Amino acid sequence: MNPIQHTKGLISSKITEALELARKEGLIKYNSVPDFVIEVPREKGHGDFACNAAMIMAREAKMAPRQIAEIIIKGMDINELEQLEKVEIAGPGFINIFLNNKWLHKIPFIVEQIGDSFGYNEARGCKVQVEFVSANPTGNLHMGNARGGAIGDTLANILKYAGYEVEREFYINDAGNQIEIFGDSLEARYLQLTGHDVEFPENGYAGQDLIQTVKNIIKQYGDTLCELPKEKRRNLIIEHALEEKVAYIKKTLLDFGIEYDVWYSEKTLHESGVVQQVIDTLQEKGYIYEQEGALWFKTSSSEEDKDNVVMRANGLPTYFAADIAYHQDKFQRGFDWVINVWGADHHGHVNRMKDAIEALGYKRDMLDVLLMQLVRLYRGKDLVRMSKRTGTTIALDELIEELGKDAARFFFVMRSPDSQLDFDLRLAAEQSQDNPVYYIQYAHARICSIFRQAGAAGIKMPAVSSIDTSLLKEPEELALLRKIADFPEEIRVSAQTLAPHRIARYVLDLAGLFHSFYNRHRVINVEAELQDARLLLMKVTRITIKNALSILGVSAPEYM
RNA sequence: GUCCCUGUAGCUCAGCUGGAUAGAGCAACGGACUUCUAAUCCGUAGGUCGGGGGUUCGAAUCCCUCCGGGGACGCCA
Repeated sequence: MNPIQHTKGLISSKITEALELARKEGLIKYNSVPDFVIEVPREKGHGDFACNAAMIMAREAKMAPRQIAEIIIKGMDINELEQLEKVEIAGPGFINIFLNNKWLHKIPFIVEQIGDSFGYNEARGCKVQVEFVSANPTGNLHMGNARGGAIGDTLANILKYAGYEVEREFYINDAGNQIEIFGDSLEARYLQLTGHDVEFPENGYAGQDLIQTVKNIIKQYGDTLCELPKEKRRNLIIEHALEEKVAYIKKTLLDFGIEYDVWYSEKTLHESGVVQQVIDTLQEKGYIYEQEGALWFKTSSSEEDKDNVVMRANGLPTYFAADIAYHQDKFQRGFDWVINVWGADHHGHVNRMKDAIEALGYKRDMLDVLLMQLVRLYRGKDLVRMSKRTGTTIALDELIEELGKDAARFFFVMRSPDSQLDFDLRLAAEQSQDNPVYYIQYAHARICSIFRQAGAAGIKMPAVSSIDTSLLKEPEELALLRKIADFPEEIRVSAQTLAPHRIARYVLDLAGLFHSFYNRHRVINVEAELQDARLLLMKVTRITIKNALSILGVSAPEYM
């Protein structure tokens, strides 16, 4: 149920009908009805909806826009739209449509009836996969992972509400070069901690967390691994460490409110031979050539200016090769749409990835990559380096402990993914009182309090069907209803533009409208029928705030 | 050098699939609690939308160019 889209659709079809009627009567000439827009004007004085059809058609019809608007209005079957108040021509040729409040007064009944499901759009029968975070299991989760987590999970929720069938996936990079380095680092630490004089590899992972991991291994095996053949010892340590790291990632993300449907291992792609197979497939199709001992993938995109290696001269496939196999597998699993949330530093991989899936026979727009700008971490004015090697950065689990899940998630998703996020730890900790998330949660808690007060005073909301919502006439009440009516449309647009921050903004605005209402009007102890109507208004406001917060992964407390 | 993101109020940012008089929060100033939570509300002030061209009936939004900030350009992932 999407009231705004529904109303826009009604108006749009009335205008189209009017135009076709006018052409039949010879009042206007054109080939086809253009793609006009029904939009919500910024200015209240310009009506509830406005249409630009007349201006867009002016050139083709060779008529003044206002004259065309005149014809459209005359031809509109106004009586069929019961909510219609009046239609005006304004400015350069806008058709402004004013509705009476009947449609707004229906909103509470709709919302109350569908409750937790308010916000959902019609099912689309489209399977979409969102892959996000996919952090290397060689270290702790950093702020970039955190932002990716908040954005990816929120986006997945939005898509679900927008009518898609959604799966969340984490790609575990448990193969390749970095695992070799990981192994070298672990082994060196193990030998060092068991009293051997070995050098730590120059490019190894020096993080403290790795030392802890090795200590855990020693707890289990003591120094018995020193006696084993090198290869055996290494594999055992790696296996053990990976298991621990993945468990840590899983737990931390769960604490962050994120639960995946699938954890997908890169290693299995290599072991099952799929990586080799996909290279063979591409070779058969003529996309692969050999040069200097390596196999190269021929790029078809004009935007990609050079080809990329899939098989190194040493016979090992590259990360890119595994990624091609991985994406093929995604589509073979039946996803119609695949979304990856990547850091902006990976933007150079987008086109080659699209080239690859196209070479495999899929459409390049079946893959969308949401690039998010990176997070820079500050303590006051000082930039905190985010390096896994030094291990000095703050990890996601520490952040959650410091700020709480709610504030952290809201903060990471509040801004557009396109904008770089400067995260000042000191400020975030100091400002926790002013954090917008509390403003929203406070609105929810206040509404809950109203119902507690009403309950204590023995006030009960009557059967919803007997409530007269037309008593809600105050500007603050109408503004709230209008905003609530927007919710499903806001979700639809957020999904379409992959813009999770829109929901954060939406619920912030909604909370603001509630606070304005609350300060101006009373719910309890007003005239009985108005009290009922306002109780219902409060109920649906609470439902909408709660649903929006749940999309963001933020809790809706009843007390504060 | 090529490519991506970005530049909007003192600060942090919305708005960018073109629409009418560019918004919010913070900070500043002035107000509002004997009644449902003052973690709130109301008001005032604050702008060459980085500069310059262009397309259009109409540009913060699209195109070109220049300037500033961030990032990517590996047989690393």
